[in-house]
Amino acid sequence: MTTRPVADRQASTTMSFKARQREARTALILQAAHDELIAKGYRDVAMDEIAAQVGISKGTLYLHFASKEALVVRLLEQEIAQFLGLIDQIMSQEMTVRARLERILLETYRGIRNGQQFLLALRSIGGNKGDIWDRLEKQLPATELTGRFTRLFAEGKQSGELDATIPTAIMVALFFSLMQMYAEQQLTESQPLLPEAFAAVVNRVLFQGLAAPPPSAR
Amino acid sequence: MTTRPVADRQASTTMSFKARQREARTALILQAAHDELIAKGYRDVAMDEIAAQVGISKGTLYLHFASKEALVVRLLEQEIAQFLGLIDQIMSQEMTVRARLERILLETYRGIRNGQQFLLALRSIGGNKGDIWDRLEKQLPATELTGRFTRLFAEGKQSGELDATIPTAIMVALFFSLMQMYAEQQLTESQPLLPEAFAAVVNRVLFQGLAAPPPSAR
Amino acid sequence: MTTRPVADRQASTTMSFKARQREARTALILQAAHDELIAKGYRDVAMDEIAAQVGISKGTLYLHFASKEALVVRLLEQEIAQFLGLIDQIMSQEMTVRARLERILLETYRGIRNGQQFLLALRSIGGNKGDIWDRLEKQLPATELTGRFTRLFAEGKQSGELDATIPTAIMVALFFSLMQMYAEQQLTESQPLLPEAFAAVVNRVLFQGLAAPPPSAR
Amino acid sequence: MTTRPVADRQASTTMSFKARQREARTALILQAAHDELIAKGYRDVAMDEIAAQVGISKGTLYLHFASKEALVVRLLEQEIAQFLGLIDQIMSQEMTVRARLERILLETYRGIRNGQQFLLALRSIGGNKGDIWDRLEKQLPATELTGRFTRLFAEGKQSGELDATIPTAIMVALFFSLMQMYAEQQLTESQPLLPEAFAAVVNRVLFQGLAAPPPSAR
DNA sequence: AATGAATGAGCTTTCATTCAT
DNA sequence: GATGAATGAAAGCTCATTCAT
Repeated sequence: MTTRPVADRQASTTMSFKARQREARTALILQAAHDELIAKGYRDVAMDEIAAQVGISKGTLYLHFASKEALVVRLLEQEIAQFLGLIDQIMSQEMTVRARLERILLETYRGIRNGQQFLLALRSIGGNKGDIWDRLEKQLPATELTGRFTRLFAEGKQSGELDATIPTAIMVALFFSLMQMYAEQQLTESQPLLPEAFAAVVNRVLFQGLAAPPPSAR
Repeated sequence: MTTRPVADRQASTTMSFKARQREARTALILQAAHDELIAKGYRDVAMDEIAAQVGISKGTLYLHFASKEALVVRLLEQEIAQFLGLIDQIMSQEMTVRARLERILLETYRGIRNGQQFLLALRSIGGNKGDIWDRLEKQLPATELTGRFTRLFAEGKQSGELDATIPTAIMVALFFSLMQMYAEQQLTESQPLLPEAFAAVVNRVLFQGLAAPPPSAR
Repeated sequence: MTTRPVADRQASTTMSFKARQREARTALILQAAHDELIAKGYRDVAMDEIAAQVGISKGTLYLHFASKEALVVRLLEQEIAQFLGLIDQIMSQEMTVRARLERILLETYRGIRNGQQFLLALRSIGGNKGDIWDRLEKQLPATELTGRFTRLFAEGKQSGELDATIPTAIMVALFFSLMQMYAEQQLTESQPLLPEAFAAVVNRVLFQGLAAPPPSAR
Repeated sequence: MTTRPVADRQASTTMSFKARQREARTALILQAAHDELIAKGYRDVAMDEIAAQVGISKGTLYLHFASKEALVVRLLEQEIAQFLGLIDQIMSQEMTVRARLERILLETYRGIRNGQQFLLALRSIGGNKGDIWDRLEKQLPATELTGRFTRLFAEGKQSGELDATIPTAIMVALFFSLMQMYAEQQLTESQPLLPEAFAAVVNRVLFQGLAAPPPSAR
């Protein structure tokens, strides 16, 4: 398990000691749930296990989250928010579209490396557990992840950086695919590559393809 | 549910009526299990549901498969075999490496479109359920999916078709990622693209990248 | 499995070929059921197993016996009848009571050795399976096993052979206990004794006890 | 159901109220399981029934015992331990071998009368249910019940109390048989005898046999 | 606030019995 | 007569959730 900070929902100065302590425990629970979830998937993680890992009783979990589902939804909300923060910060920088996309890919890989595998977690939850997705889908449109990338790619086309003949929607889908790729690599490979190395190659292929450069370009 | 043929295990002429009927039902079960599995994942599919969907009783399932796990393993074996058959057939054709890769991608997308989403199925099974993977892993090495692609990409590098500076392992991982991509698209998008259209774009990007061609190339 | 004749319910000459063949199969089923029952007990023997051992289908079993319970009841009836026949034959012989008891013990042990462990089978059936015992208890009084022995022991007391101060009921119970003893021995010991050797010792103890004979008797 | 004390695992003063309450319930479960087991045998006792008899839900059973098998093993361990304690205490007394054997028989009968029918319980478990016996057999050798009796009978032979011409192994088997006898009596007879009366007669027969004493002895 | 005992619905699996062929 | 596919009623076990303490 890797160490990673969990964003406080409130600035700690505005809270009493008790409240802060409570938040801290909530964070611990989310952390434990996260790890177990990645490892086993939604159905195979028991509330007991999460409680045990945090060192509290099962009953106490329910003082922090109304249900297993609520716990997971909160976890995903949090990771989505975190991810969006990252994306927005990069997207608003003054750089070429390509540079920003490359940066996003690299930072995504770094996040995955540090355990913020929210994209992977999504898969691990298992097919539906219907209500979870229902709940999240009501919130995700608000986040408009797809919209942000659509605008970025459109900007790239406009500026002449990107091939305007390729549908934007496919570009977005493809980019999402490449973002997930590293998570898979981490799980599958015994000696996973570092984010930087992986991102370098993927970025190169993304913009220039696998084809060997023509002789004149050498 | 999409229509798709299920490979008979025996030529139908060599079997009695009863036997053929039995095989037909086995196929129906596999089909139903497949659909439910994709939709909900291993843990969230109850044997009851599969039985109900086929229109038989729960007990009858166990006349065809010794356990839930056996049912799923059989399903995966079948889909893996199907997929490998496709891959091998294409790989052995007399074409450039690039042409073969493009073909594989196209046919994979077609398969996905027809419901042979084995790659997706793999994910849908859910985190661990250890034994399934243990059983399959004893068989998968024999199939050596990765090995085949590694050799194909190596051949491409040797022939000068592919960029020799890109590590083969990453090429393989990237290609797998793109194969899965379409499955995701099918699940996510309300108006999914046709395999041909999707493959055309992905292949283009894969070999030339997203970057707009240089002015001289216009 | 040991070979042993099964008493035909009808003289074979009075039956058609078909009928005789049917009886033969019934006997085979009883035999198989007997063996399995001894080995595993009532609840752990599946109708499938019995059918498989006879080499017929499960459905066919039900052409011979209305239910699993009926099968077992019949088996027990048969073994009880067999056992009673043996007892009666010995009891009616012109011998001292002691000689007859010794003979019964010996022949019981021989029967156990040959697999007619009905007494043991009784236990193996498992506590109740209620209806079985209910059914048998309606028939056993008619057989009056206890009554026969009670009369025999009483005769022994009268004739001065047996100690009249010992209650007959306890003598009977004790004798039953010793009859079962050999069955236990067969199951427990890795190198079980032969019926003759075992009977010799048990008979000796039964009538003279374990105490060393007084010096004058040596 | 008969009243009988269940050995506390811990002195009650060393436990909190909760813990004691828990132990009490565990004891209740064991008690109920014991009774059902004797009455119906292992396979015919459902966890539901035990739970119902205790007045708790099925799930609660599993808070006390990991499985049905574990419950039964525990029950047997407990009764074996109890029985062995009794045996050892008597065997170490300064008495003739005969007196000690008589005492053991009497106390065994008393135990049976009070419901500690472990020997009977053993039989009632039913044919195999392999694992239970496997587990216990790993522990029983340590208890070495047979060994203890073998030594005691050998001592009796040496001292001249017992007939040295009778094989010790058979003496032991016979003695076990007589120990079980009373349990059977309790189950079978409508008006079972008291342990003392029964033991008196059995002991008499065991050492002097059924034969009427010779005239000179009168 | 925290606990953990208790619950009960739900899951996989088995098997005696039935019945169309 | 014989078959074996089909059934459905349990059984053992798990786990999210509740609640008295």
